[in-house]
Formats: sequence, structure tokens, C-alpha cells
Amino acid sequence: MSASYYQNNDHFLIATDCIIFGFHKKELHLLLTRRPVEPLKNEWSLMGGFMEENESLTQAAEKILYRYTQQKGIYMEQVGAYGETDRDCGARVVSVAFYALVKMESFNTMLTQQFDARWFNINNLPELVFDHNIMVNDALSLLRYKVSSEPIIFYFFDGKFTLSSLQDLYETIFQLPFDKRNFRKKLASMDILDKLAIKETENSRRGANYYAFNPEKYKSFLKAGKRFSI
Amino acid sequence: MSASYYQNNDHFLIATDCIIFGFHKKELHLLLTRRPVEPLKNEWSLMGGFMEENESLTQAAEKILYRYTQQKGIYMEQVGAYGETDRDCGARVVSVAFYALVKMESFNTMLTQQFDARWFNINNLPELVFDHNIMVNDALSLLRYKVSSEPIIFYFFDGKFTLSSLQDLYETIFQLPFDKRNFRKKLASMDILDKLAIKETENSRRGANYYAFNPEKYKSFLKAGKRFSI
DNA sequence: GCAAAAGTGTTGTACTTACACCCATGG
DNA sequence: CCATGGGTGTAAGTACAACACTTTTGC
Repeated sequence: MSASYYQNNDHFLIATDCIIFGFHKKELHLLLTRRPVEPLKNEWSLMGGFMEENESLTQAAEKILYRYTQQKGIYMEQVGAYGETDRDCGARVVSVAFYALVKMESFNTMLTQQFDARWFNINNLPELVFDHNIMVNDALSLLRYKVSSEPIIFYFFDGKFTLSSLQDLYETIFQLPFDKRNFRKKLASMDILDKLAIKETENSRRGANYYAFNPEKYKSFLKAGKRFSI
Repeated sequence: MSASYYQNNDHFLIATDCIIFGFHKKELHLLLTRRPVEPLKNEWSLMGGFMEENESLTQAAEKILYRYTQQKGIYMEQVGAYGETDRDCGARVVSVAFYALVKMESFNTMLTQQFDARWFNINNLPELVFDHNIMVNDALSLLRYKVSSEPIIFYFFDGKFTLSSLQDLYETIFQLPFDKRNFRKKLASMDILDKLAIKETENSRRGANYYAFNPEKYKSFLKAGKRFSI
């Protein structure tokens, strides 16, 4: 009885596709790969793969992320499920999209070669297979909402950042200029960053102070009833 | 080659579960049903069902909605995909949750009997099967975001509403009191409602004016670069 | 005439925006 | 000494929050 209630129904392939964001040279980038199989072989595509019986959706996405980045503990969030009957012209596949924020500076360039992958400027994306362009747009909308209401922006950096680079990152995500003084005022008012004793000297003669996100300060900030907001 | 790329992978049951919200007597309600099959037979559950080969995720959800409400054109939005391996103790099932806003006043009460369904006050929900309580919480978070940034609140009403009932609805969704004058001022400032020539006289001797959402006015409002916000 | 919900403006406060100059340093 | 990006404060305007009384009418 119970078994037939379940098993008399159709079964489907389930894929996870990852929208991998990185920040480099004042621009937001997306990691894409050439699709290795027919149909649409060699077309640009998100990093994806099929879910297996013994793993959760999240684990399936983490598997993909690890395969293409060799990094663990990457920040990741579900975008949504895509289930049009004809979305994948090779078979009936339901795909669940996730976006991920990776530290592009510490990225292994060997991997991009190995997988025929490439970083694209978000403003200059090629046409992608299936509904992947839609997934990217949805991911970007969600990212915009999240980076302005939660302190996830710091996942783009490897522990330290300058205020100018942080501002550049927000500007490229929103495609809008921010006022430098107002931006710094807002960050200072939240008091969730540590000013480090070191400076970044690559981009200016004077040198820019490095900062780091302080999770303890952020906890106190939340306890005081405040909300992150940029 | 291509066929085996797809078909050598695991296949899964996919369900859609619907979080059906309604508004009645100043309270937000949720339509629940007693699960008709083992395991957990007779426990309270969201309205759900399996996706079939020839339908999209959205269509599968619309099918469920229609089955339990007999209404078409219901406002619906995806909440997300739930894919823990043990989330359904009867089988491996990935479920995609959708929330829906229905006009509870025009609801066919025969249907609730037929499906062993019942409306529950959102503040007094029973324990639900599987991860359905989590889905409800996620749906509520999303609903709160959406009703404050898009004019979807009006889907709770059958074309007309009083400003007091609209305020009551926002208050029950956010579980917060709103200031009556500020609330009305905000709505008036957007100029997206029509004041109807009729009054609601059930809840007061004086009678409260009915209003209706005007999509044309809303279009102009958007064109002027403004954004809905409550 | 009174109870019960509908309807209506003003003022202070907090937040957001706009804006321009000096600083430190490497070359 | 100069070119380059780093760093800083104030004033005006806007949006939000707080608040109390009059109106209508069925009973």
C-alpha cells in the first residue's frame, strides 16, 4: 500500500547547478565551463552535476563546488528549483540552482584549465545553455538582496580587505556608485569590523588600511537589536 | 554516449507542497490536511502531491492548488527545494514548496470536508509531518518580504477591501501593530488604489469605504521610478 | 445619547544625501 | 614636487515615528 503510493509515480533526474561568483579588479565575475557532452557540447554552461541517491541537494551542490574549486566551506545558498519540462533538451531534468561566493584571489588556475573553465565579467556573459542565464539573473537578484541585509560580502575576501575594495565590490554588484564618505560612515556606525595593523600598498602610494569582519562584534550588534544594512 | 550521460544517474520522486495562506477575522490562516497514507497517516500535513512526467514544477503545484481549492489563477510563488535524504520517512523524495494566497471568503467549505482539511490560525499550528513546519517558516519569511516590497497583499481579497482590514492583514503577517494614520498616509502617497463608491457596514455603524487595487495606477507608479513599500 | 469603528494632520527626530579638501607616499 | 588613491565632517533635505480627537450611525 504505502510502497505503491510512492513508487507508482514518475521518477526524475535531479541536477544541481552552481552560480560561482568571484571578485577581481573591481569587477564581479562568474565561473563558467564548456559543457563536456552532447547536446550543446562545448557551449558555455554553469557548473552542474546530477544528484545521487545517498546525498542531499546541498551535498550535491557542495560536491560540484568542491570539484571545480577544491575549496571547502564555501558560502552557498539555494536560488531555487527549475522544472520546465523542456528546460534541458537532452532529457527531463529538474535542476536546483545554488549561488556560491568564492575567494577569487586564492583560486587555483590549474583547475580552470583542467575543466575548460573561465571567469567571465558579469557584464559580459556569453549565452548559456538551457535556462542558465535565467538562473544567473535570479541568483544576482538574490545576491543583491542578501549582501545588503546580511554580512555575507566578506566571503568574497580572504580574511582581509580595504574599505575601497569593499566599496568597489558593492558598486559592481549593484552597478551603482556609492558615496565614499557615506559608505564608510555606515560601516563605522555598525562597528562590526576590526582595523588591522597592516596596509595594502599595491594600489596606492599612501597605502590603504586592511580591515576584517569580526563575528563577535557582529553578534553583539545583533543582540543590541540592530540589523546589518548597506 | 549522450543518452548514457543522462540515464546512468539516479532518478527521484519529486513532490510539490503548497503553503496555502488565507485571511479571515483579522488572522492569517493556513490550510492543512490530514495525510491520507502511511507512514504518518492522519497526521497534519501541507497539501502535496507528486510531479508527473508531462508537467513542470509550476504546473504540478497548480494541480495541487486546484485540487484543494477549485480556484484558478491563484497567486503562487516558489519557496524552495527541500532535499535532505531522510526528509520523507516513506521514501526518498525531493519536494519543492510553493506558497499561495487565496481568497478565504470565497472558499468552498465542502472541499475542506472532502479532503479532511482545516484552516489553522498561523499562531496555533499543529506539528506537521516531515519538514513541513520548516517549509511554513520559510514561506512566512518570504511572504513578509514580498508583501512589503510588492503589491501582492491584494490577492488575499476578492477585489475590494477596507483600509482597516488591509492594516489588520499586515499586522497579522508581521505580528506587529501599525500606526493607523501613518499606514493610510503611506498608501495614499503611492496612489495605486481606487476608492470605491460602496461601503462595508458589517463591522461598524459608520461604515468603512471599500478600496480596490488599480493595476494601471501601479504601472504609472512604477514608470515614475517608484517602488512599492509598506 | 452612547458605543464602536472610521477617518484625519502636525511636529520632532533620525536617517540619508550631497559635497570638497588635505594626507601620505613612491617615483 | 607631483601624481595617485586614502581618508575625513557638516549641513540640508527627506522620510519615519509618535501622537488624539472628531465623525458617523445603529441600537
